Amino acid sequence: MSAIKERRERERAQRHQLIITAARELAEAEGWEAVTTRRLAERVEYSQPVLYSHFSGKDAIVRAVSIDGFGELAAHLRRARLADPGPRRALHAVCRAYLEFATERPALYQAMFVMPTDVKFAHAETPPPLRACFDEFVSCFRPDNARRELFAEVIWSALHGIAVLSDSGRIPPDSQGERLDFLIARLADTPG
Amino acid sequence: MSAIKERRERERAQRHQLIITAARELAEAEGWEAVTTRRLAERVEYSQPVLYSHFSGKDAIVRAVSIDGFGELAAHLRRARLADPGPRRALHAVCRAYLEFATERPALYQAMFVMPTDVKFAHAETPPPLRACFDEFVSCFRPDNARRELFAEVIWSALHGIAVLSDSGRIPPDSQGERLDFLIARLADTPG
DNA sequence: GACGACATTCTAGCGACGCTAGACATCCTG
DNA sequence: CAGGATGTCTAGCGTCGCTAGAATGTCGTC
Repeated sequence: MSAIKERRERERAQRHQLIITAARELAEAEGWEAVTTRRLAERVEYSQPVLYSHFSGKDAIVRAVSIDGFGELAAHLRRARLADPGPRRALHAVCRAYLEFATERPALYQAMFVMPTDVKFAHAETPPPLRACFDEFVSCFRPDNARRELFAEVIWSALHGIAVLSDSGRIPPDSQGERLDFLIARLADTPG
Repeated sequence: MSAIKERRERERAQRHQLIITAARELAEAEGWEAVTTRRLAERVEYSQPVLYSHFSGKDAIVRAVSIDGFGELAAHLRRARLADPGPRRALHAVCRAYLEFATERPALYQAMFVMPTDVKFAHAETPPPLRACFDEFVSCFRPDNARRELFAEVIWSALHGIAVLSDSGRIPPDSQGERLDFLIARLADTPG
């Protein structure tokens, strides 16, 4: 009786995640404009209305994908930071990892940082993985740096600008390394 | 005979511009998602197919709006740069003017720098107004600075990141001034 | 095992989108 | 004034996100 319900709920949760990963794979393979509710439904082998029993609409699916992405990005940044100790080197590593993430998963990155969203950033209801991403940048600055949050915001913004302008072909994708080196050299908090 | 043709062409050019400004006004009033070919046609008081006799499609209309925008932005930046002489102050003024433009005309800014485009940036076929925008940043650095183009790219990217993240609510819109000050302090080429 | 009650899933369709074919009107030319 | 080019419009195609209501399947109770 209750075991059956449990199985049902388990299956439902699996299907929930299936939809999210299918959306993400489709987006990464053909871009978000190819992610239509029809194609997505076909891909998960259910009809369209099933999607709406899991998510309030297409936006909610994108949002779910993006939150998955925040978790992965946070882990990716953290790994980079811990692998390269020392404040200056850590910052460089984290920034490089960030751009790497953006260029290797452009569709996921778009869902997270470009597409319209109502996810709250820098707010009490901010999803923890998102906060964790930001904190990786903050942690690259000295704890006694009173403006490290501001520094992190600016660094993050600059990286985002670089990522998004090169992804849309507005700045040439080569010399990405040069741009990053210059940015770090100027923005790290350990002068010299 | 030819006078008639001239009048026709004149009227046609007027209507061409009318479409562009109508699209822009509609976008600035209600966002680009409200700019549909039907609403745009209604607004210019012609039927939909007329739009397609002027532009190859909706993308081309957005592109035309964005090119108008590049001209305005170039003039805006130039004015700021010339009003505030001295390399360091000029850079500050240009950057402030850039962010001002982005926040005051968010829809226009989106057409220029966010929406998918096939306008060539940093290329032989780059529209002159666009090149002029970029040159305003370059001109803020000393001519003997061999890497001033790189500097300009990075500064522009950083500003773009700030503009777009604050427009989409991903960083709080206040303390925009602080962020800018910090950025300039670190990225200007006259150290100290 | 048969049967209502309930939940789940699907078929079919709504209104709006970008875009276009073909009918219609209008104007210049001979 | 006729005929052809030019310009404009009506109507419609295929697709989109989304949903109402039918159909299907599953469950606890007799």
